[in-house]
Amino acid sequence: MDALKVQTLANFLKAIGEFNRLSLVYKLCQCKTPQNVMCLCECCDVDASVVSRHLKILAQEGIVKLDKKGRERVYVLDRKNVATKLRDFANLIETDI
Amino acid sequence: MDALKVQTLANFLKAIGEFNRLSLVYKLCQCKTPQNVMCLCECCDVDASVVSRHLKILAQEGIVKLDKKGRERVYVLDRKNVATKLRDFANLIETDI
DNA sequence: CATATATTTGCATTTATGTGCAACAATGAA
DNA sequence: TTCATTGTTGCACATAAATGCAAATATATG
Repeated sequence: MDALKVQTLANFLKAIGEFNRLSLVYKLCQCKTPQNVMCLCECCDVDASVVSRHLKILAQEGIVKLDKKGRERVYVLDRKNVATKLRDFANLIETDI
Repeated sequence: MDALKVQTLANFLKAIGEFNRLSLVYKLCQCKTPQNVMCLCECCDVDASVVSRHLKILAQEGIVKLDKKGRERVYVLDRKNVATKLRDFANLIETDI
């Protein structure tokens, strides 16, 4: 396993492994429609600018996807991508020897 | 999802989501026998004391298990636990709505 | 007991990260 | 155009985390 792949996976896990970002993920997990930042602010007791930054990190790691919608930006959880990455890693953990 | 569970999962993911710790996990993943700290040092370009601390964090999160063996401490990856936690989270991500 | 080996802990330092506030940018509505 | 709404960015700050080195602990061996 080369260093770049390790770093890439570490970045992905680190992105979800923070309290407020994981709270955002859980929040989005319960939404069937895209949510804007204002709405997502409800699940974190921090400034809107902080939520904005957390969402940016989640987007960079492919955990959420965003769409422009007027003056809003709406976010959805990229369920497939997240679940796949987690399962691939789980499989590696159990099969590699 | 209550805050304690979110924090607990975040701690778990954060523990694996660091480059050197993930390197240790990969290293242990390729080992069929328990490994001591000296051996595990080979995969990280850091001081042995740093590896020791990383292993402590991994142990606290149930990612590795350790056994005393003379003056050594030998570590094994808790494959089942790690894989299960990752899969449970993956399932939640895809099913929750 | 004295010495060597394996590992952890204390301390100091650096680096990374999360945070709030204010200012800015972008878009929609009056 | 003017104002309101939504979201991001710059800056400063506080806290957390990673790191190396030296000292301490524990255990084995001569």
